[in-house]
Amino acid sequence: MKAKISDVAKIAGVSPTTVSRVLNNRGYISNETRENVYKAMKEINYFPNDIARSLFNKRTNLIGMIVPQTSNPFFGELAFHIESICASLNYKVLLCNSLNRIDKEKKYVEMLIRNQVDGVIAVTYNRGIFDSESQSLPVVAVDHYLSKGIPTVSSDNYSGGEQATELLISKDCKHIIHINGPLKLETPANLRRKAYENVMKQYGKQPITYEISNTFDRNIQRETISKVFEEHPEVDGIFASDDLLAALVVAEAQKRGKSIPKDLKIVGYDGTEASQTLLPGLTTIQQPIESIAQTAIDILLKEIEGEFSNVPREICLPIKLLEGQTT
Amino acid sequence: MKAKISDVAKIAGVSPTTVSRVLNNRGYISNETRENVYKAMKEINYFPNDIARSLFNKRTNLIGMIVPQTSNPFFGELAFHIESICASLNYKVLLCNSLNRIDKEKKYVEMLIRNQVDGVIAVTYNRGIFDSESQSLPVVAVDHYLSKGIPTVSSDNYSGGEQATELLISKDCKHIIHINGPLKLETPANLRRKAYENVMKQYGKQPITYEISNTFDRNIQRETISKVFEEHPEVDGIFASDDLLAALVVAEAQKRGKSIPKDLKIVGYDGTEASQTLLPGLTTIQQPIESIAQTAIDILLKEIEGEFSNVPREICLPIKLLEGQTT
DNA sequence: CTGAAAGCGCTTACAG
DNA sequence: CTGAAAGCGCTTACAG
Repeated sequence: MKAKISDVAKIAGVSPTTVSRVLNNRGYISNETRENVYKAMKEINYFPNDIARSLFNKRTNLIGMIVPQTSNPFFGELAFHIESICASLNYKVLLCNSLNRIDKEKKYVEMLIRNQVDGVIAVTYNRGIFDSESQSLPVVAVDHYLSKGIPTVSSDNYSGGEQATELLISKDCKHIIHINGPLKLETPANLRRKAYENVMKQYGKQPITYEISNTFDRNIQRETISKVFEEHPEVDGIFASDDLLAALVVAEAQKRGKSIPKDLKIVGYDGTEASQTLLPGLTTIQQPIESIAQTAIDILLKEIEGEFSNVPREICLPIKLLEGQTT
Repeated sequence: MKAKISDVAKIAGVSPTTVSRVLNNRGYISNETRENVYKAMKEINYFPNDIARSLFNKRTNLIGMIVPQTSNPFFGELAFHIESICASLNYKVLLCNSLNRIDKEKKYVEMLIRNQVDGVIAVTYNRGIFDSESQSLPVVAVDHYLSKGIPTVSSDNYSGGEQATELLISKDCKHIIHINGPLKLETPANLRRKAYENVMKQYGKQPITYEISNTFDRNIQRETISKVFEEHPEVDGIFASDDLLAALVVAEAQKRGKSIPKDLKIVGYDGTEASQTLLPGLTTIQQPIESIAQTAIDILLKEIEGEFSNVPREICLPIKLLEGQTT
């Protein structure tokens, strides 16, 4: 039913080989033949079967993209840029929403391997999802260090943490608290925390970090934030490790009758389009999401082309402080 | 280098046929053989090549998903649900960000056809991107009517528009203006507008709709909103056709010293997780995004299974008014 | 219960 | 400049 190369060949009065050569612009072909073939393809609405091509070429031009969830504006924006850039380079993207769950991630990796993806871009905390069976699979980690063999692209989280904390200090906050996600590993969010703690110490202040174990349950996040205010009524500055968290802090502060920025100053992290549109007043550290996407793809393509030696192990892109009305 | 079925066969001391049968649980196989085969697969880390399988089966378990852009929280959330549900049903999702551009959409459709996707879920205004060559391709449209042959899933945009407008009227707004995206076609956003206009007339009021031609350029949107205030200083109620637009209205109103909700009441549309977190005070019409995703997939799978007759042509899911502090 | 053969739609040496 | 043959990794009748 679907037209195939042999159908085209029959109509054009040539062999499948010739049709294939026209398709791939390979070898010498008389103009007449070429035109006949094109005409035949038009006539029966022929489109090459990329599955069959991939099987032969051992190249799918498919990239797997593992993110926690695209409904989070940061990942949604990252996914948008990654896919757009890939499309412009003739790569296709298989989307995988892992919710940061290691079981899902492992299944996704296996799925991607079975589908012969040329490479994977992964945003995950979890180590060990790329192991023995995926040794030869080109991988780039975004925002998280995974293992020695896997290049990492992230923004300058340490500097971001520094700038956020220093801003609060320069605005005369006396009691600055940091709220962060799960702090298990040497993730970038952890660098933000380290920077916060170092700067605080540098200024002779006691760092206080609250950890939110579950990134996906808003209620748990709200409870933790509420606890911050209960346990530290003196708090007058909060550095939240992402904008959504910062928004929850804003909401809780308002509920408690705190005036922002007078009583409480808040700095977020990420600076996505969505958060800058929906909460434009938020002071935040903006990540260069498009550059992260571009860089991750550049590196992945190098890996795919086998240029291991030229692949940098770690790339750190500059962030930008966006001052709004919450500081 | 990658293990293939014949490698497994050699190690297990059986034929490729037998390995395939073990893999697919097809036909009778002695337990001993089965275990030998499994052992061999483990030993050389064998994973079936789904590309080769697809070629034979003429079934890829691939779904194409065309959305304007996942950085927009509505589409990011929709993409998340669609992909998650697909994954649970053993379908994979090729992500396509079209920016609503018909040229990109046509290219994506061709790409999806070449990649032999089993079906497509599309969110697009543009008619005619599925034409002759894609006749037999199962498609579901989300949020936009595309053509007679293509089932459409959307939420009850008319009711949403009604409820939004009626709320503003019930809160005593005298001069209610509607701001909408491009109004070219019978898109759902257009139903929101129609509902607004009908309700206004019903109450003996003059409907005024501003159209924003470009959905992606925040500055154009800001300019239009600014014009609304310039041209209608009396405005005391605004129904914006999505939450991001509503957020821009909030910002502009604040800039102009209008107090919300006292001087101006605002209702948005979508009610995504992101907008409800970042701008929790916004009154909005919430779309049942997960149900939309689930329903679209249900219908698509029916189409794929060839159950054309059982496929409803149009499904309309209930929306929900979320009252916040902007009304 | 198991295997040899043919074929899914394509491409690339090889030969002419 | 063009075609017949073999093969990418798999699966399924068919035969035993």
